[in-house]
Amino acid sequence: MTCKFTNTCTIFNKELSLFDELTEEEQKLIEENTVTVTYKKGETICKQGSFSSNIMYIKEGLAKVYLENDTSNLVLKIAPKNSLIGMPSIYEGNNICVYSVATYVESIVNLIDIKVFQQILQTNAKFAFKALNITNENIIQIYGRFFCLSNKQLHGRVADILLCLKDRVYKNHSFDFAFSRSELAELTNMSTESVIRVMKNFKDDGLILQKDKTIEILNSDMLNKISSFG
Amino acid sequence: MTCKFTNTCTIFNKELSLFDELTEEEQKLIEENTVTVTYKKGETICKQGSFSSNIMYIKEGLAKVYLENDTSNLVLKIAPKNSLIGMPSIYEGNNICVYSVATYVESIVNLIDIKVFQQILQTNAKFAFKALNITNENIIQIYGRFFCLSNKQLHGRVADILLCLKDRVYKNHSFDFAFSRSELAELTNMSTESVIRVMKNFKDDGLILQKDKTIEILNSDMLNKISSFG
DNA sequence: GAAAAAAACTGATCTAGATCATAAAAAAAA
DNA sequence: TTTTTTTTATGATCTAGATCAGTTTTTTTC
Repeated sequence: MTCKFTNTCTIFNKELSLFDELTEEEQKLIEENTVTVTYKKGETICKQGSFSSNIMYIKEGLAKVYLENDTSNLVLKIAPKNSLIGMPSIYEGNNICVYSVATYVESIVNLIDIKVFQQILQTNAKFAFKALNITNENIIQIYGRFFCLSNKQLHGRVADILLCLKDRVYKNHSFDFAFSRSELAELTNMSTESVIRVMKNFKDDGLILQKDKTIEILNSDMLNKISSFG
Repeated sequence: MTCKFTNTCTIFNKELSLFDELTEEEQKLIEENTVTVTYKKGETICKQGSFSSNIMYIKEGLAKVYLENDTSNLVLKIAPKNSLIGMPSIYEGNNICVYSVATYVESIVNLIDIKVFQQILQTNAKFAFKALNITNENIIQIYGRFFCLSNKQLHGRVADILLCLKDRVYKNHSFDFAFSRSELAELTNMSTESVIRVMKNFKDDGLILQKDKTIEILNSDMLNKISSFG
């Protein structure tokens, strides 16, 4: 099957111009109610079900946004630097985190007080409109990921994520791979063994090259074909 | 597996108070730029990839919101009356429908000019905030559906949709069933044959009763268990 | 450095659910 | 009413991918 518009990758590379809409006063208010925290690799920034007190802005690093239950996780998206996370928690009557967020690598995160953020949303229409725009783009990305994860087969899903990392996260055909095979499995919603097998296939077919923790994408065209074929 | 907060059903029964935030003037502007259209069963209200010119409000009836490609559809949500559809198309630089919408039954739909809608979003902060709230609730519902469709097994998924129809669409333990087995299959992301088998099981086990097109839910408790067990 | 633990790998087996094929029942058309 | 088409039903087969079990390699710890 072909996924014309869609991809398991949910990263949309656009400058985050949301905060440009703020007045000087509002900007100051936000600044006064923001703290910057450095998280180590694997740390939880936000736990599903806990009180949601911040909007999170990934200044540096890489994180995953995911749903959990007793037995398994579903990664909704990976969040590279410049991502804004936590907006979906903002709706009437809600004050808890709707998902968990954890870092893949050491990350610097701005934590913005959610009350202040909400207050500005309610008074600055341009800001609220931009926020709605961002949320809408986000929803579409999730739709695409949903579609692909429920339609594509294993090889397509792994090809997808490799291209995503190359094109949108690291923006280089060779990159320092932050994911273990089991993290990759979680990300593609497949078993670790299957990830290993598919990656092995890709290596044997000369599509990728792995040296220690560095992965090089040798044949994007073929990966693209595999991704879009399913 | 248990889906504590989540469900394949994406209907959130809350009064749509979005338009209460409008000034009289704005309300008039919306009214002047709204047309009401009646769609027959199975008609397409909005086609993925076409120009998105309206926000759709389901006044009466039942519709599905779905992604399509050459081979298969993914139903994102079912939209009963009082649903507002089409917001995700609103983001910078976009003017096409991100999904398709089609009716399950004859439906009356208000088509609101998207330009006017956007214009008000950009000037009325309360309105934009409410719209963001609605979008956020919607995104969470989709997350839940995503999680459940990728985790629950067949019986759980069918139990889910039956409870959803009972509790949130028809609000009655007995209702006139608008779905064929193959529509149900599309809705639960499974094959028609599997739906038939599962429905047969439920009938044989006395959980439901089907007489012509009317379905009666006889044992909600058990269906709930099946739904949450997976 | 050696020992322990974690991650990567590989083959064998298993299974949920799709697909296929064919029949029966129901609905629509003539 | 009869014929045609659509929907429902049911058993047989097939398969993608998970699970299991074991080995090798890499990383971490001591």
